[in-house]
Amino acid sequence: MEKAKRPPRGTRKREVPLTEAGIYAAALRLIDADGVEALTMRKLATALDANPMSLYHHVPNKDAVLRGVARMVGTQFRTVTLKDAPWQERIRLLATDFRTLAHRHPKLMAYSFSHQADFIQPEDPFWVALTAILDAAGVPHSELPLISALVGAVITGVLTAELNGALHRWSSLKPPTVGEDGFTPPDHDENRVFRLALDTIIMGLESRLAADGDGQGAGH
Amino acid sequence: MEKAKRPPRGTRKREVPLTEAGIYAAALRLIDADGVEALTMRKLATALDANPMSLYHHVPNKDAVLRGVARMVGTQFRTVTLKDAPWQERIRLLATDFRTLAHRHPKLMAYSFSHQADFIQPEDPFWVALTAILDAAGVPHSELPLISALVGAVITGVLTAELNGALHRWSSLKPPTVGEDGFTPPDHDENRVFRLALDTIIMGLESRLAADGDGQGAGH
DNA sequence: ACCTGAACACCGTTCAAGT
DNA sequence: ACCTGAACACCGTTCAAGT
Repeated sequence: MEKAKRPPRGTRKREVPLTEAGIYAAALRLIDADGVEALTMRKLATALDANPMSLYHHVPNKDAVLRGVARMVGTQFRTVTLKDAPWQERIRLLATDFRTLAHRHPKLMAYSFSHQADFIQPEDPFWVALTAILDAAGVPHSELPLISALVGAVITGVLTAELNGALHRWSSLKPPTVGEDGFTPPDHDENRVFRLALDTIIMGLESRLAADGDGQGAGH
Repeated sequence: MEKAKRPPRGTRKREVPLTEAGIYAAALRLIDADGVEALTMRKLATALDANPMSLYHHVPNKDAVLRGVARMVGTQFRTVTLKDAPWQERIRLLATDFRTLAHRHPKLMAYSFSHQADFIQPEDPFWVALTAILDAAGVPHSELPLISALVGAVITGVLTAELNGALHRWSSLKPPTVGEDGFTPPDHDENRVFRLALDTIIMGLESRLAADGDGQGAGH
């Protein structure tokens, strides 16, 4: 039987010309649908109704596509700025906004957190907001990069564990014979653990900031 | 020119017979050397001086090899148990022991943290020790899984950021014009950030435990 | 300038056949 | 029971050729 396929490229004009941004956008759609590992230069070309080799005129190779998609998403992140709210609340909002983005593109974000060390750039809204909040919280300038790195690593780390399912597996382990009517409500575990991690790191920072004025600070 | 290669399989007897454990061990060596993405069933067979297809008699497919290697390393982890030290010190020791393991097999661990949600199993020494310590610290039984998940996610998350270089990039950003003689000693950044994250999460847990006796605890 | 077909050097895995 | 060669259906990418 004849396969029903679109006419070979060239007989039908492509709606949009091939561009770098268009390639990234199409790649993101494929990644959202099927995961990073399923992305193929050939499938990507098909999705764009192009010849696989045409992509190489706009993009050097597959790795550049993945980095480009990650950069695109990392740059697009936006968060509202509550200039005069307490820093605890501002950092909570930043983290949940970032988590919302992660839930919108879970496959890409899980990949980026572990494979793209430069996924979050210093000029990105996320990083700018994070350092501004910690600065306003009273973190000494000399420790700002260190503390920002710490908070950033915790947020992306917990998100990674949530996105790949480890957080759910761990938090639902061994519901250890509670009281008498062992009724452990499922609750929305992931939400709880994320909030819990956030609250705990915030409390830790509060303790650290309360013990201020000592010479070396975070040093040891 | 003739390529100098070993005689074709069969003319020379293989030193060790092919076994599942042997396959995992060889795969780990290749991963340590060249990374997970460079591991190939064909290269693995060559390293074992076997025909590529022979592997499939001991292992169902490549994914099973990766899971097997991860399980092997996860199970082999050992830590000393300081039964009567304060929980803060015990958790610090556990984390640094785990970090040592991560440094021994960085490529595999970075991969496992993000791709193998079941890398750390409930029976694994790491998880057993972690829950035991938090239990001894006074975490209520009802919250033990949640808190353990949180601490586990933070530790693996910060390690991931360290292994892929994000931690280093972030913590060495914008050394913000300190004092007058802007002498920011390089220090060993990674060590500092890891210790800092650990200390901060510990302080957060201390705060949480100090505010005990309230009805719902972490849930709020 | 942009596109393309053919080709190269790889993959993981199936399968029928060997011992 | 264990191994193997040939083959299949893919990959990413190069390159010479087309418009």
